[in-house]
Amino acid sequence: MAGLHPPLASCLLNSDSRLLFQMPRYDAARIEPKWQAYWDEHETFRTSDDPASGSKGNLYVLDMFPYPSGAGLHVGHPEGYTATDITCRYARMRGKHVLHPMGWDAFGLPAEQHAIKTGVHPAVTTKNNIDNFRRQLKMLGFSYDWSREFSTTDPDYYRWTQWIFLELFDTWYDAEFEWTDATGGERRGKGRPIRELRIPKCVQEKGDEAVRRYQDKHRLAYQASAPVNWCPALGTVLANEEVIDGKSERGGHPVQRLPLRQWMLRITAYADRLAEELDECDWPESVKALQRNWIGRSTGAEVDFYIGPETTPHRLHATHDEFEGWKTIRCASGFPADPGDEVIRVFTTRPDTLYGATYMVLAPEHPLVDRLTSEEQRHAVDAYRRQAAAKSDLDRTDLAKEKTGVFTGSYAINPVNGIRTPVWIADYVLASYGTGAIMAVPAHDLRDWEFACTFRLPIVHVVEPPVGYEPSKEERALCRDCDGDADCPYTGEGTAINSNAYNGTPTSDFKPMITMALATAGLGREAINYKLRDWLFSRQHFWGEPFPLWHELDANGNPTGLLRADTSDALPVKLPEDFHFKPHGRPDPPLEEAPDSWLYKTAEDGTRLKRETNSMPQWAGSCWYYLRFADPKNETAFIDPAKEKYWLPVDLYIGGAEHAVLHLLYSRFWHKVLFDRGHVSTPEPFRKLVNQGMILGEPELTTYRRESLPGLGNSLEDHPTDPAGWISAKDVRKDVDPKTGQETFADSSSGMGVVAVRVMPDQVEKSGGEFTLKGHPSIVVESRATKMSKSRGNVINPDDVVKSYGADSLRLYEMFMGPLEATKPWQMSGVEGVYRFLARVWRMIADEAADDVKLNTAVQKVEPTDEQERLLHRTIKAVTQDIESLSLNTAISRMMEFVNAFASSEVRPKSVCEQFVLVLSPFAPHLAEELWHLLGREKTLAYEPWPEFDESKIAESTVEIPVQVNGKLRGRVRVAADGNSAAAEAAARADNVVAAFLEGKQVVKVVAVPGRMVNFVVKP
RNA sequence: GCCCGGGUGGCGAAAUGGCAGACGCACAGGACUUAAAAUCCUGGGUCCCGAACGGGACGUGUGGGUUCGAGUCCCACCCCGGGCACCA
Repeated sequence: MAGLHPPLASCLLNSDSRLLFQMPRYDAARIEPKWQAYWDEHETFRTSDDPASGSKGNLYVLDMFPYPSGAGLHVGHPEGYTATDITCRYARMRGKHVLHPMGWDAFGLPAEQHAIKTGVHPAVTTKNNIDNFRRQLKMLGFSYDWSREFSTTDPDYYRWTQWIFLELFDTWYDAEFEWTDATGGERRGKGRPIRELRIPKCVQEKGDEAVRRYQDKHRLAYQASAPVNWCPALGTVLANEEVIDGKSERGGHPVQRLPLRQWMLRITAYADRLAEELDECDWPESVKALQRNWIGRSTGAEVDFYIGPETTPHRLHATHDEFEGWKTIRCASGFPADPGDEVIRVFTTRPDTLYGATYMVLAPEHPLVDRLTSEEQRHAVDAYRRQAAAKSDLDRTDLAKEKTGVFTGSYAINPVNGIRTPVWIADYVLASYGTGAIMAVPAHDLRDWEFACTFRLPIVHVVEPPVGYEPSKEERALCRDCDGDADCPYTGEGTAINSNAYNGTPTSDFKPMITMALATAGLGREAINYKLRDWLFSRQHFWGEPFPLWHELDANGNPTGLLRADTSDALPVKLPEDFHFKPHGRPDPPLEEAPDSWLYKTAEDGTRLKRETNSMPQWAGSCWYYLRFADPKNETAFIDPAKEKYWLPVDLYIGGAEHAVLHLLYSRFWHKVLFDRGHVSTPEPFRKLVNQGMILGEPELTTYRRESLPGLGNSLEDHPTDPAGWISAKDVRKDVDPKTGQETFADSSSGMGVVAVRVMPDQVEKSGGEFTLKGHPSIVVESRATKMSKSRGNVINPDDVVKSYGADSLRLYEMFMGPLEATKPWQMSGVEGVYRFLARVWRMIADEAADDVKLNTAVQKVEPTDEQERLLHRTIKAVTQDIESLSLNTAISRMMEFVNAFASSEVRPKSVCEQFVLVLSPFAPHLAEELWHLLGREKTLAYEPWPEFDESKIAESTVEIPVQVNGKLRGRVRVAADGNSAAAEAAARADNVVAAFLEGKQVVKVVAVPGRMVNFVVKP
């Protein structure tokens, strides 16, 4: 961290007291608070609900709002915020009606954990953190409409979060429903009110309670038992994304998996739309790919393998007659939605390989396992299931190399050929995907192949690879020796063999043919599966939105399983006041200990009710905040429909790539439900999305030293010339200690431990593309920038940067570092560079030598020269185009070029200065306002019209173009800008050097692009 | 393993298929100064020839290709970063 910035340092250190108050210097500390106060006082950036007259359309530009952590703003935050701020300030000057709000995503675990540790209520911590974040954002001069600010923890806000939850609770997904949406599109599939759910007669007959339970099973919000990540050390339950490698993300404590009653949201009902409608979004392809990948749609077929009726005593397989009888029934009844208990239903993407199914595998948790287990196998199966249950998902995947499993002792019958197929259980089949059961085709699936080889199960090839096919790396790796021949699995498409009547059919034809045949026979049907699972929507936390739901209790005070929703006038359901929650050491929610007055009530009909005590996850509040900003104070609706129509969707949304999947997928899901229910008018919430890249810490040079050497300090200075202990970074093996999560280093040849040593730049030299230790060319030094983190001590605090250089410098530097989307390392010397640029701008217009702040005498009311005008218009053009494409780094370069050229003018026309100040203003608004004022303007420049460029003033009469001979640059000639290619060729031939290269050669061809270049193609 | 990004001076980077390295940092030299800071000016991809003016060869991770011409397009590979990872 650099200390005070040099000019300030010199002011303070200089004994000349006059300099302490030297106003004329570029003094960010004086200018910035002044203009921030001005904008606040005049509400300069307040967005009215109605556009000003003459408005050129509206623009909604949104930052991903922050979680106000106790650590305050990170330099990563202002990166995206500056980019959006520049966009907004520019748009306002172009006459747009701009919505640019900010708020706080303030529910969440840290404040709760802080409360457990210190006893300070999360609401207090949250308020303090928000105050600090707001102070820091205002300090950076962002043009937010602060009148729209809110926090997800405000009851006025979460009232509507609860309201939207009740909409989800009140909605079921009708996949067949055909309708015309608000945009006029024809659609199939819609989220509909639960009262429109058709109740089957058999349910209706069982009475009111049965109907309610039937409805509950179909809602988008439903209850299920799901394993939670219980962390005893934190005394809390964690979300999946808060668990990394089986440990808590915060603190690294071990996590256990326990089943608990949970709220789920049926996001899978929208999986197809979430995947398909990405096409409409102007988003980075990488983010779309990430989401599609996450949704993981695969098409295939569900197929039933017959196991026969349950019998006592247990039989190992059904008889042939039973199988034939079952087929006859199925032929008549068709394929049932519910498989029943006479079949194992499997999902496969390769129904064409049915003839190659040599065994089946059930997930250990599959409900049919018990029934299919024979007496002889009972012991082994039970042991395996116990073992599998104890393993976390991670342990399961960790053991990927070794396939494990147990035979149940029973067989199922393959519907296409009537062959008895052994049924195994194995943990490589997941209960939560597909039907939790597979048909194994070892010849054409690598996992099945490995399993079959391990347990010596038969392998039947049913797909012939195309002629000349070479097995892939993985396929080759699994090859086995088969009577002297190599036998490999094959996972690609080809031609059917060993498949009865289908022999010779290409895979791509086979799949639909057999799917159709199975469907006709009632034995299978086309099916689609997703990797995406339903969204676990409850948390066992205090600091989150309460659910607006009640559980009915029976006479003994036990829940009956029936629910009642709060009515919307009962919202918000606030957290209990004066409740000092403490961890009670159980995985169930802290609100279980809330006062009875909060927890219980009696309904008008006399039913005892108990509140739902789970709370919503942090995602809930961030799922719809972009809607509320358009109408933040509305007390009768979450948003006014007219305002929704006017502002939505968000035109530009900028935030970190860490939200590429979850936040963006969850908000799209909610938006689509609201769309189906008629509350919003577009199917997608965010039109254009940009991810700002991560800002890394300053690059560090590292070398390695044997740790066993005694007496050496951890610094190169201690033994700068001692070659004995140094290890080239190339010879160092890095591992992560599984217990501590710490990185460990070892000499890869000896295996001995080594330690990392920080090296200074002057101790390093470059040789052959690598950094090496000075004087030890064999010792390679690593240079890398790493993520900023407290533990590395390389975190840059925006407060410090602003104190030393000012907000305008911080803003400018963050934009100047490189492309917005790129990951890039912080370098404090770069801040210094942009600071110097701003100081040059100041001196270009202000008089530094004077005693008071006044205009530089070079700034005069005169007409600009042609050259000055060309410079100005070129700059306006470049900056304008760069802002529109968010190439903010090059926009700044262009302004630097302008200043480098213009500041050397003895006379600087005032009009040019004014235009330049306006161009600079979105980037460095404080300095620009100050100079604008100095140039004699009274009001803010925030709504001054953006300078227009005039193409005719940019054009030059002559241009210099390169001349090549055989593609190699041999000279440059100056030609008329509008000249033709013949003139360019003639000028090129006249050049001495070029002529020398053409001398005695035969010119085969001349390529002349007017105004660009000339190339002579010659032969000797 | 699969899916995305990305490899250009000492560093951050720039370049609609047409002068590689704009702009900035760091560095070196100079001016100003009693001195320093600040500021201003100058220089620079590498190697070679040359006292100098100047000129040549090579140069955007590696190897091929397309093209009059490739950092940019195509093929193969290597390395770095991110995401997913037994999803049938």
